[in-house]
Amino acid sequence: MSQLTEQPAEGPVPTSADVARLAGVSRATVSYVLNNNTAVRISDPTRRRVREAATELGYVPHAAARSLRAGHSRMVLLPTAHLPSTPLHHRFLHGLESGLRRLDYTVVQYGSIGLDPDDAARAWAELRPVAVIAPGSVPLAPQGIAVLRRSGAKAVITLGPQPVPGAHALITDQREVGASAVRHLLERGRHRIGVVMPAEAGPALFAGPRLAGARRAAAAGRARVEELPLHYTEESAAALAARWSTLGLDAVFAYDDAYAMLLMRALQDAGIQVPEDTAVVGADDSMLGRLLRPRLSSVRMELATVQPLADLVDRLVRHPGTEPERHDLLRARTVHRESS
Amino acid sequence: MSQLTEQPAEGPVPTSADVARLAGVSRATVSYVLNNNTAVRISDPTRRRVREAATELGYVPHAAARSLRAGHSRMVLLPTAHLPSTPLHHRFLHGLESGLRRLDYTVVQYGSIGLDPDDAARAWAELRPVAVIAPGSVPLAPQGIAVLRRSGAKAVITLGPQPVPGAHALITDQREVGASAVRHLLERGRHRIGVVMPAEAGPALFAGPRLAGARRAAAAGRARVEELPLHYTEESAAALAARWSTLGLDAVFAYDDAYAMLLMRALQDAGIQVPEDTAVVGADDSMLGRLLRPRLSSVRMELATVQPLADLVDRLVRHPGTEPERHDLLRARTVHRESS
DNA sequence: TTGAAAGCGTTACCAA
DNA sequence: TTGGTAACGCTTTCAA
Repeated sequence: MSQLTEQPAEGPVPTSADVARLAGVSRATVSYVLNNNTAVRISDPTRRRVREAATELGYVPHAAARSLRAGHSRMVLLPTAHLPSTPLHHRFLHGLESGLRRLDYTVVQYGSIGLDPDDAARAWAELRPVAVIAPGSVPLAPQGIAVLRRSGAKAVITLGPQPVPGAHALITDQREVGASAVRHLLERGRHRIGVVMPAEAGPALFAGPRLAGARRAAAAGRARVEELPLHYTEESAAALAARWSTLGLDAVFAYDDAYAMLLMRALQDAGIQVPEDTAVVGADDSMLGRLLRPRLSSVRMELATVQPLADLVDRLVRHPGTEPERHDLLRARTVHRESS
Repeated sequence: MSQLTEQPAEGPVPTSADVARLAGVSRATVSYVLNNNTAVRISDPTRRRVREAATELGYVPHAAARSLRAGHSRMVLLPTAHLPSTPLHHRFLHGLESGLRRLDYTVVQYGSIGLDPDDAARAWAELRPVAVIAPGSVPLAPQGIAVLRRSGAKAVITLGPQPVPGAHALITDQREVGASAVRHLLERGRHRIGVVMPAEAGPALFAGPRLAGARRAAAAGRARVEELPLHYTEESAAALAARWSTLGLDAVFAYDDAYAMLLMRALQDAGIQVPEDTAVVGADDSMLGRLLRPRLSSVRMELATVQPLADLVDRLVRHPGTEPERHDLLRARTVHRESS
């Protein structure tokens, strides 16, 4: 048929038994050598023979067999929801991942969008991860946590604005973002503050807490806060801008820089002066904001450094059964530019 | 110590033997029932007893044991480089993933940034994936392909602008992006065309091919193309804008919308009129471009629909040893707005 | 210093 | 219709 011969022959996958045969030793010896087992002394010539045999055959150990025998894996599972995310988020994930790799964990992302929460937890559990770090964008109920723990996960950790009962929590408290923006606006003398609420599903997760933080800061400063639902479309922005004067607002916190740009453009097109008539504050402190005119004031966020976090995960894995811990990751401060 | 008792007891993980014991049947029967094995008839009462026992124990099958026994897994490994990517890219990945899930594959992403190419391939091979789909941002050499094939991967597929010898290739031919932009500019009567070359490592992968496509289209239209290295900073953009008049260009293709915005802003700040003095074209057709003034002309890209792609992967897995195939995924056309 | 053998959780073959 | 058993690849204990 289409069984054309290729360079890497369609042969059977080499096992440690093949290596042993070629090196003229037992499988045990192969295991000792390749795992640098110090508890047992192997002669240097033997070591060399084993190594050479392994290389010659292109032997790669079988992770499944290994963890089956060991009774546990070193896989850390990171369910993902594939939301386009910010550079900050990317740096964080990458840092966490390489931190864990340094501790000899295998980090694996498992796309879980559109799965029923229970199915998802079961699917993760089948892989018998030693730890699961679930972002808030992925549904994880106490039910799912129980399944994971029963299947041997030593640590179940959530990552997001909300903790989940029974799991450890790395908290990115988005309320601080909204609060920082509103405090900034209060300092600039604004008291009637709109807060853009993205209608899209992805941002919705963060939008609620940001609004709550904005409300809290506003209450402390005798300011008024008004929710402003907005789709990420020009039409929606234009519609909002058209009724802007009826809202009686002198400032707006626009969820993030992208929504801020969308709204600011619509406001300007509708003849509303920024910042004179209305101050605008975004969030993410992206390059985008610096390129707008007026330059966009924006909430800058910083996440905790990651090596300590990887160490934390490691500690939780080694001491399962500790009370759920909470760790606050997010710091926010507003960078003042021209739009406010 | 810190061994506080928790709700999900620290007990042993339930196995199919436990389910069998509780249901009063053999392990084989459990396997038949839970896998809906049709080759074997099991009485309904037995089925029910087994199912109930499994639920009661919270039994989840052990994927490693299963694939060890089966001699193969259904894992598709997707090495990732964690570049912040476009919504288009996200939609594509998510679609491919759910398409493969529908075909009963387990899709897993493996962050591989900063790994030596050979180490990376070995690490992937340890998981014994049935297929590997490696984006161009992840280094994969013929050496690595051989390791993967030897370890049982039925299909090794690259995804990006360049094919790799020995692997199947899903090609996103970025040359077409540059060519489309330049053809558009030629139609608008421009003949001295700058092409922005991002100095950052991430975009560099796409920048070369886009430039090559631009050159090809320019040659066909007797136009001149000039490379313009640019860092993604305001300073770099300002520096480029400052020497703009000495370049004698009447148009620029700016790699993507973000770089286009950066450059367009710098040009405007330097008093250069867009599009009168210089036409600007971006790429990605993002919301960003529609919000700029003048509105940004941009190359819109479309990727092939994904279910056929998932089917393709499935076919390659079922017919290993077929000649490396190439499939072209990318379509590009330029959307004309005000900046050109 | 090395080897033989058991066992991890599954599934598939063959008997009963 | 159901059960016993062997085997997948690996590590580790015990014996030589």
